[in-house]
Amino acid sequence: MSPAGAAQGTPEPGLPRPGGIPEATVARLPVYLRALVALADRGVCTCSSEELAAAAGVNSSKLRKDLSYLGSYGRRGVGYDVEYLRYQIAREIGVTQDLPVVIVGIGNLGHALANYAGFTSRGFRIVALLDSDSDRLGERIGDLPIRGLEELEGIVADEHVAIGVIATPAPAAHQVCDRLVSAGVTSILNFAPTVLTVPDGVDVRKVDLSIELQILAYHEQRKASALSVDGTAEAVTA
Amino acid sequence: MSPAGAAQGTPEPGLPRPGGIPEATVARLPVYLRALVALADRGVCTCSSEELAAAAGVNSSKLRKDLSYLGSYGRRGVGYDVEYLRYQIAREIGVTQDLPVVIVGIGNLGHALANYAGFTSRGFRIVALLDSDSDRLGERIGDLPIRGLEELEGIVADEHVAIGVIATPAPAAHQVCDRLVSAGVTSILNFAPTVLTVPDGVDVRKVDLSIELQILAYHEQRKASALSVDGTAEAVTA
DNA sequence: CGGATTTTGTTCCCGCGTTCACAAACTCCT
DNA sequence: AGGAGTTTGTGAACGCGGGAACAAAATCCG
Repeated sequence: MSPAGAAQGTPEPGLPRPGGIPEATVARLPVYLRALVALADRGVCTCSSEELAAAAGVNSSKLRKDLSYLGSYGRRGVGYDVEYLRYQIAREIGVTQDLPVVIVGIGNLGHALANYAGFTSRGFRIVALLDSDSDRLGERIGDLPIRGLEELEGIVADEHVAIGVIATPAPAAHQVCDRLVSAGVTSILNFAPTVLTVPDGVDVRKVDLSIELQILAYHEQRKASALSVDGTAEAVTA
Repeated sequence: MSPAGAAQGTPEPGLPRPGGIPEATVARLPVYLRALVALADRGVCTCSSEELAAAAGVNSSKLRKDLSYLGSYGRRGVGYDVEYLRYQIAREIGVTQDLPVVIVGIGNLGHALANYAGFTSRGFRIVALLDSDSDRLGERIGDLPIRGLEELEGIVADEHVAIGVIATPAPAAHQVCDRLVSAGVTSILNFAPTVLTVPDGVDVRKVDLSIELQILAYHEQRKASALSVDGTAEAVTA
């Protein structure tokens, strides 16, 4: 069904898209998008669900079901047009035009984020780097200067910033978060090891390096003890 | 079967620990651990599941169920002993003594990771920083020198490194991954935007900054269109 | 000492996500 | 044109995780 055209006054019960895509699927769409870009760069024009699934590291059944939430963009017996599907996914995610982003906290990590090409090349535009340390004020990273935290509200309003990245130390994180939210930011990517509480309507995603390592450590310990306690291949559910 | 105790031929479904903890629970244990450390630092000796759950950002029912997989470490009517529970979780995760870690790829991100206090203070010890760029060789970050990639195998063997962190550009990631695995590393934390294929028995966790942003972008777009199309507060499932 | 109160540990139920399996649709070859 | 071979899209079964509700245990107080 063409999303732009039909008058959506009728909430068809058969419609697979009441306006939302399952969260698990949303989390995989960017992976598919990246795989498609890689295929396109290699000059591939068409691919089957099997090929794309392999490139994305998922099984083909899941891939097809995920794509089916977007619509029917494949041709049976043929596969998917790489460029076409790439555009459709980009449109669905909403990264067809660059979204403005601010980064708060330009320590080691913030510095790395500011330089990270993946941001700018994948649908985002960093509009400001903010830090409370007045010593760093004016220092440039790429072509952006580090600006003072007091400019936060003005920048968010002027540039219509909807996404904020928090890369501050933990103690400052929640205060920064509150200011971002008050200023109008409705999506936050949090690198600080803190639980952020936000109002309804604001999305927070957390990236925590030491938590990831600890999860690995747990599995590492399991592997080690399974080996040392029992020589035989104990049934270790992968 | 279990040789100790009564000949219990029946694999009791009531037994909560056949040797494994649900993956979702494992992913939350580090969060509880951090919350407990924070409580201990504030001098709190005892806490209820409600308090700890609030500090960790989960609901108390989930917390209690998670903890029940580890054993019965609480006292009904009282709560949990902060120090005791902290130790039990740390032991379960396997971070009571420091695990050796190598970081490969000392660009902006690798640099940030090398400086990140959360690694060293939370059960890990960075034993080496590796980079293929010979220009950076010998440069020191903290008290560690950057060493050449050719030392990878030797370091992994000598230091019994089980966990590797990949912070290289995408094209180099899989090659580095293969070398780490061949050298004996069985857990990998991957920051490169690449799908890594590894043998059974090796765990990979992926942290992808642009994917996180794209997930936020999707929800951002949904919020925006929900507002512009419909002025009333449409039921947006958070 | 016994009842009221607090808080844990567990059970039950529901919904989401994954996977299998298959019909429908399309191409290609004879 | 028709049949064989591909490949998508989807319906149904299944298992896992989340949340509410409850019983068991421990403390507190009269």
